[in-house]
Amino acid sequence: MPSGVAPLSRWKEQQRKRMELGPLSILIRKLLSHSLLSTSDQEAIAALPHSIRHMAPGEAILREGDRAIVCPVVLSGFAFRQKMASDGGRQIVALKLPGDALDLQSIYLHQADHDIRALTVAEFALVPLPALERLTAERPAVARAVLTDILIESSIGREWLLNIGRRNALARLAHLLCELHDRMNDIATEASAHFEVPLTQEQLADLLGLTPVHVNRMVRQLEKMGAIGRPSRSLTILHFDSLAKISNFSATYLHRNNISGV
Amino acid sequence: MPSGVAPLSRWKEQQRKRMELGPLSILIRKLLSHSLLSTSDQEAIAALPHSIRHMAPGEAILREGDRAIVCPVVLSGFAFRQKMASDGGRQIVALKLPGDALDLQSIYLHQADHDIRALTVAEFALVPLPALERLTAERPAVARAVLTDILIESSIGREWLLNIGRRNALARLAHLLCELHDRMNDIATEASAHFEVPLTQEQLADLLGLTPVHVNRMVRQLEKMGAIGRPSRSLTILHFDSLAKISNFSATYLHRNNISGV
DNA sequence: CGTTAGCTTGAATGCTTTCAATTATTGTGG
DNA sequence: CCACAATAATTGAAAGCATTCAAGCTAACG
Repeated sequence: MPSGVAPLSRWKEQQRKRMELGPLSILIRKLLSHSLLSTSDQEAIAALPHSIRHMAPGEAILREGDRAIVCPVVLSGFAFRQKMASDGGRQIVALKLPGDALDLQSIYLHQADHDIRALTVAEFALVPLPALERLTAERPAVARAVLTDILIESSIGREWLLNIGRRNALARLAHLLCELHDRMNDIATEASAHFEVPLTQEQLADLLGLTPVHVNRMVRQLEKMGAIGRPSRSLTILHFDSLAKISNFSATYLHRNNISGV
Repeated sequence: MPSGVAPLSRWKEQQRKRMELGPLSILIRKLLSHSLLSTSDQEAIAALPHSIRHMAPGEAILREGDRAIVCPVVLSGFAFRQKMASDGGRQIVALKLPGDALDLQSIYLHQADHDIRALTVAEFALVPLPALERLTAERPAVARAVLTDILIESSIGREWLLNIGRRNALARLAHLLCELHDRMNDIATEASAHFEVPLTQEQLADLLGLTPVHVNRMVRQLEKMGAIGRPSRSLTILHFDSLAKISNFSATYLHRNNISGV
């Protein structure tokens, strides 16, 4: 597995820019990972009005049935979308990492069909939707980048359908960890040999369509194989290749490096 | 269950318009079900250049890895998106009915991450992507309608994740049939007491993350309960309410009548 | 230092799959 | 128009993966 981490010099450069551009720089960075944006476009995004909000694990930023008036952008921590079954069963239908925008769905759809919640302690930038609408209306490249982002989330959703529908529990878990590895790698601010996954086994279960008990057994199994480590209560990805082999992981659905062919 | 079918007079009016506007009128009708479009916008859509293509069941209109140069619109018959697991297992990740556009993903993502195929004998209008891009660039309302369409497909995908991840086989099947009932109802050209579902049990299995054998057992069960009928080899939805009760179906995720609040 | 949330484990149950074989329907060619 | 081939549906029995239930354990937090 290639590390994909930028050389130190490039990283310093990025850091400098991030400082200049403020909190939303992380969103810009994410958009740049799959779309082209001029300096002026980037500055316009950075200049979007926004407020900062801190949230505790499990806290809802948007509830099913609500109509959003802001677009939340994850600055730090993880967030997720969830849907509830009538019997109380929960399904997590998307996972959002720092830099991810929780889309502008609400501009177009009047009722949220799911909850959005903080997974860990998390920090969000809340961008008023009208400001975002104006920006995308004025700047086609930004509109394109945002749409690309939405389409990539859809693509990930399709892969999750395949994962839950067709893979057994061990491969399912391994596949999710591979995806997280790559997505965390993309936003890592420093080179790191392995990544910590801040999900409880119950959350993993709700994500994978399994029970916590069975997730535990699969986690143990991956641990025995040396693919993952478990410092205290946490879970770290140690050996991507093993996980990729178990789940036949292929990252094409993440559409990274989408820029090349524009 | 409300029939949702338009009164005859309104239907005749629609028929007339459809005649005037040509093959793409069905797409316009679909977009109008969730978005507002001026007469001029509608005419512009109808005037999109396109060619007609007929396809046999199972035939691919786009393959994983391909880059599309046209946006296919379903005119008649059903189509679907599928992904393959490495072990040969297939997962159908979306179902497309007449009037559905198979999105403009390819404008923004360079590589298709899944196959698009005809489910039944089907007819497509192929709209060149550049023409579509031009239209959405010039007409914000059209762009909005198309984006809304994409977001609704995403919403359906999330519901499918919940369906496959958290419901048992019987509820899963019942839920799918409810969704199909509503979606077919929306595009029905004439009032009809029940709808025919043109899916084989194998296709249902690939859709629901089950095996054909088990789908058969669930189908049998729904039949015994009187919820569905099976004229010859086909499957018809007889009693929506039973199916809705079994699966606790709620149609909000389909975002019909989205217009009201724009 | 106790409380609590999260993790772990075993045993029994059960839903779904797998395997294997048969029947029904559709379509095709003679 | 009938026979045959091919596709789809059906059924039973056995096996297996995952769930459920129940209890005990461990790390983190106040």
